[in-house]
This record gives sequence, structure tokens and C-alpha cells, in this order.
Amino acid sequence: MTDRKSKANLEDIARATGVSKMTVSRVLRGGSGFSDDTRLRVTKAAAQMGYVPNRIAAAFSSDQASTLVGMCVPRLTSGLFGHVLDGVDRALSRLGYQVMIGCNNHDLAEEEAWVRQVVSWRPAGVILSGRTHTPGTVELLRQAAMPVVEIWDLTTSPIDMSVGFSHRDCGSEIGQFLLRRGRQRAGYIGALSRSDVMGQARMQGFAEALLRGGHPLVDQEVLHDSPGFYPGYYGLETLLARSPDLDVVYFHNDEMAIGGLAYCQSRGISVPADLGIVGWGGMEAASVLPRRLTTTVVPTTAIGKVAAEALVARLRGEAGQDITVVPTRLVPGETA
Amino acid sequence: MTDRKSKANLEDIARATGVSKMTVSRVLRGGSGFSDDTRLRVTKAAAQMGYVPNRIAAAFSSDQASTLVGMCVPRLTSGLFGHVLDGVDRALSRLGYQVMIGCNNHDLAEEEAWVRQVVSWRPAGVILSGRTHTPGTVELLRQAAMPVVEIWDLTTSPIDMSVGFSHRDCGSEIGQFLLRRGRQRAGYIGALSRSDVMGQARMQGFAEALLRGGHPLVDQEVLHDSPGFYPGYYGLETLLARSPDLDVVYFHNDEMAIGGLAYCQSRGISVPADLGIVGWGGMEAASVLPRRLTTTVVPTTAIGKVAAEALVARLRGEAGQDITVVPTRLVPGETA
DNA sequence: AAGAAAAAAGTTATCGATAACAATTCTTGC
DNA sequence: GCAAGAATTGTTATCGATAACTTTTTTCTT
Repeated sequence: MTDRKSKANLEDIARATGVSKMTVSRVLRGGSGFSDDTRLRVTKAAAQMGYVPNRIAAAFSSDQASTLVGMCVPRLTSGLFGHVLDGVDRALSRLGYQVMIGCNNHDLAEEEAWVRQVVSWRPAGVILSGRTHTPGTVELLRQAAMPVVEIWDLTTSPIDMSVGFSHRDCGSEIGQFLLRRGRQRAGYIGALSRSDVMGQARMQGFAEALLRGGHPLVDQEVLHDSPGFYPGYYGLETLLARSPDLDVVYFHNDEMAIGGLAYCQSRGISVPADLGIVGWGGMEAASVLPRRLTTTVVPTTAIGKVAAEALVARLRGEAGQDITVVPTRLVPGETA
Repeated sequence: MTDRKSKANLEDIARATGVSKMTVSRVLRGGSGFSDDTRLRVTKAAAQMGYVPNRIAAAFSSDQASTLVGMCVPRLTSGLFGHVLDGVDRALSRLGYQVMIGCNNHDLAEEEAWVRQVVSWRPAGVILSGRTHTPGTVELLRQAAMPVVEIWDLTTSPIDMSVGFSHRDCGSEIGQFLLRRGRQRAGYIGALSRSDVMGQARMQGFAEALLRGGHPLVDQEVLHDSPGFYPGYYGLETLLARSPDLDVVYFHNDEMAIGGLAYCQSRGISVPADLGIVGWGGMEAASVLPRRLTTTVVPTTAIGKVAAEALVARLRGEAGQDITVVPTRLVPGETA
């Protein structure tokens, strides 16, 4: 049974065991410098008194002791980032760290506000999404002098470390793939125009590949909306009204592409014969459609895991690379 | 330009401004008890020196000051919980709180381990998923004496507060609906049998409603797998092999139901004529299928938001109800 | 068995902010 | 102009754990 008193501390245990606070601290942290007999008595007393360590006090007394890691994603409702978060959380919680989340809604100012909050918790490290940040964000992180991992969009000049892949290359790869398949009049449907740097990078890589192949991008429709099914549906409607002769459309992501597929079905447009549909991301739903979606599968969980491990390696002073490529995979599917 | 020194503290600002630490603290916390002149000088100096408050120290010096809230979900990769998390994070970050996440993989022992970690951070409050917890979890939370919100599955005897709906009622409502539609030979496909208490509650409510209506559940297939598309696909295959005469199948969730739909399509089973398909959850993908899935839509974001607000209201000593029902909505769809 | 080395345990100072209380400076009414 | 009260500012103790250092005890070695 636990003690009535709501919070026992090291001193209480020390008193109960007849040793000093310091010895209790050493035992409970599992170091060395105490006898087996002492260890048994201390651990027993701690358990009996329902001792819950005070990490606030521990982190306060020693900067090294923080087991907090901040993790910021653009959207919490995206299936992809849920998997990234899962990869991060699994890796970190196994190693005794706790994850503080943040969501910046694809807004760099919101990201800075979040970083300011999280840095005030003196975390062991921070994981950010994307390679673009405000100067204030960068300054805050540099001052804090802790490991920082930028994930998702690879950068060759990270604040500290970078784990991910090139969005530009994703777009470029799809462009080349479509040219090889004989597509000549491609369109693009995007979302979140102002703020989504990474979607833009894919589009640029796509457009450049098409241009190099001699069949430049015919038209694009960029919605000021979140990238979901309905924007995909109505985006395609708008785009085709303007450019009915397209033979393939590259979407911002799988959800929008599935919306596009729904539009084609509703209008009797045959996919891929009349129109090719290509997504991005590799959401699970895309793989059980009647026709498997042509898309780029992103190794979400792996990115989270690798980022977490890189961060911890840095904390432990182990050698590791600053930049880790986690490659994506083009899945041909049956829609293009 | 920020100062060279990596971390300025209250004392540095006090020295630079010629006032006491306490006055600086008061100004930066935006209370009262200082002149406009002082406020200006202090805020200016703080900005110039790149002061980042130390929340560890603040939380340490006063138990009231923690702005940390723990939030534990069964799975981070579920589309539904991503929305719940989003609702929680939006509400809390707006009010100046930070969210520490956890994932228990539908395992109560993992939940207890997480609670032990999070309580050691002396958070302002905790949000858990589900109404079932280990005695250790309950004891830890009671000792910690802080607001606790149990979400997702409503309970009339919460540890502290409960926000959600009844899973049993969800199942029951679907059962009654199907009976009204003339279905008489229903099956059920579940997942995660041992640990998912909430899925079990839906199944029980479903089975009871069918029994009361005079057409008891014919067969069920419960997979020891995560509830995804493929388990839905193969689960239906197994179930129909055993009980080919079913006229409707209730799935653990929408993802599995969509997998089931894919199976029907591949085998030429006409939905809903030959077989009705019913899901649960209301994932976005379900609403853009060629045939809109019959399902129960769960107000995910709202639950997160209401839970966060209830927690903060409790922290502020405002009156509020301990139990809040956030109703689900049966969407008839076209698959049953 | 003495001395050296190793192991075990204790002491003291400290991290940065805040609560509670004390002291000082400003108003204001008469 | 002066006391009373309000507004502003300062002082001291404290939260719980840990680092760094010191002291005591045990274990070896020869």
C-alpha cells in the first residue's frame, strides 16, 4: 500500500532508510557506489512509499538530465505525420524519453512560437518538420545549443541534422516516369499554396522534368485549402474545365488523388485510359482501391525512427552522420 | 542582436535593468505591481538579451505553474486519434499549455508505464483514452491529485472527468438500424481481441440489439491483428467461407470495412444487395468511396477540444460537469 | 598486520524561479 | 503639509534533485 502522503521525496526515503538523500538518488538512478544491502532497502522503501521521481527537479538540478524531446509537425490530422510521430515516439519512449508535440499548420511563425515554448522547457533535443524556418526559430535553437533534427525535407545545410528525402526529386521522378509511359499533357493540382514549401518543391521538380523531356506542364490548379478528398475532387473538376485535353494529373497527395479518382468515376472518365492519376505519400487507403493508385510511397515510420535515433546518438556523444537519406519509392500502380 | 551568453536568466535582466529579480519575474509574467516605466525597461532588456524563460525552474518553484498536459492514445497511426490529438493540441496550445504525448498500443500496462513517466513531470493534468485502467494507473493519478480526463469511451464513474460516448450504444444503434432495414443474418469482424475494450463494447451492444430483435448474431471473426484494410479483406474472406449466408457484416472500423468492400468487389459480391457492409469511425476516405460507407461518425476533434477545455476549466477552478457526452452520428450511407 | 587502494556513504553548494512577507515610494484627502 | 492608504519594489526562504568533493569503511596486498 502506498503512503497516505501525496508525495514522498528523496529525503523521506532517506529518513526511512537511514541513509543520505544522495545515496537514495544514486540507488534509484541505478548507478554505482552503494552496497547490495543498501540498494535493497532503498528500492523497497521507495516502492512502499509510492515514490514518484520529480523530473522537474532533476532536470532543474542538472541540464544533462532532461528526457524531453520536442517534435513539431505541420499537421496532426495527416495520416502520414501520424506514422512519423509513431516512429519517433516508439524509438524515444523505449529509450526513456518523453515527446512534447507541436503542430504548426504549415506556418513558420507558428513554428517559431512553438519552438519558443518548447525551448523554455530545456529539452534534450528538438525535431522539426521541413527545412525552412524563420530566422528567429534558427536563432532560438542555436542559442539553446541542443541537438536538432530537421525531418521530411532533406537539406544539405541543416541547423544540426537532417533526415528525409528530396521532395524535388519525388516530383522529378514522377515526371520522368510519366514521360516514359508516353504522357504528354500533364497537369498538377496542389493545395496550401502560400505555405507548403514541400508540396511546391515536388511541383517544381515535376515541372522541370517535364520541361526537360520536351512536354512541359500544361496547366495547374493550386487550391487555398487543406489537401483532402473534396479539394481533390473539385480541383480536378476545375482543372479539366479549363484544360480538357490533359492526359495525366499529378496531385499534391494521395487523398487529393483519391478525390480526383472519385471525380473521374462520377463523370465516366476512364482511368488510366482517358486520364492518368498520380498521388503522393502512400497512404494505406490508396492501396486497396479497385485500381491501385500510382504514387510515391514515403517511409514515414522509418523517418521518425531514424530521426529519433540520430538525436539520441548525438546526445550520447556517439558518432553519426548529419544527413541521412531515407529514400522514397515510386509505386507504379494502375492509375497511370 | 542577442547576447553572446547562451542563456540569460532573470538575474541577468535584473542586473541590466537595475531592479530586483522579483520585479523582473512579475513583469514578464504580466501580472501587476510595477510601473509602466519599469515594465518597458524590463521587457526591452529581456528581448535584447534573448531571454528564454526557464519553465523547468518555474514549475519547480511552484506546483501551480506547470503548463504541461499529458495525453495518451491507443494508437498514433489511427486517423481518428490524429484528429483527437489535433483537437486537444489546438485548444491547449491556444491557452499556453504544452502537450506531452504517449501511445499505449491498446495495452493497459504500457499505459501505466506512460502515466508513471508523465506524472514524474508534475503536469497540470492528464488526458487518457478509455475507461479501463490498471489499479496502478488509477493509484498514481489519484496520488498526483490533478485533473484527469478520460475520453473516447464514456464512463459514469470516471477517475475525475469523462468526455466521449458509449461504444456499446454505437453497436446497439447499428444493430437496431440493420434490423429495421430487414437484415436478419448479421456477422461481425473485429480486431485486437484481447486488448481493445472499446471495440468489444461495440460488438456486445451490437449483438444484444440483434438478440433483442429476434435475429441473433450469426457469426464473428476476431483477428489478432491491427485493424487495417488487409485484415478487413481477409477477415471477410474467412468469415464468409464459414458462414456464406450472412446478409450483413459489421466491422471493427471503417478501414476494415473498406477492406471488406474491396473483397466484395474482387469476388463480385454486390453491396448492399447481396451483402451489407457497415463500418465505424467516420474516416474521411469512407465518404468518397463510389458507394458511401454506412458507418457511425465519431466527433473526434470535438472530443479532443471538449476534453482540453474541461481540463483547463478544472485547473482554473471553474464549475463544469464531470461527464460530457459528445454524441456520435449514424450515417446510413449506401452499403447497408 | 600495516598501509594502500577501492568501495560506500555523507556534505555542501547549486540550478532559476516564485511565494510570502517586508520595505519603500507615491498619492490623495483634509 | 501630513497621515493613511495604495502602489511599487525589495528580501528571504524554498522547491527536490544532483555534481563535486570529502569522509568513512571495507577490501586487498605483501
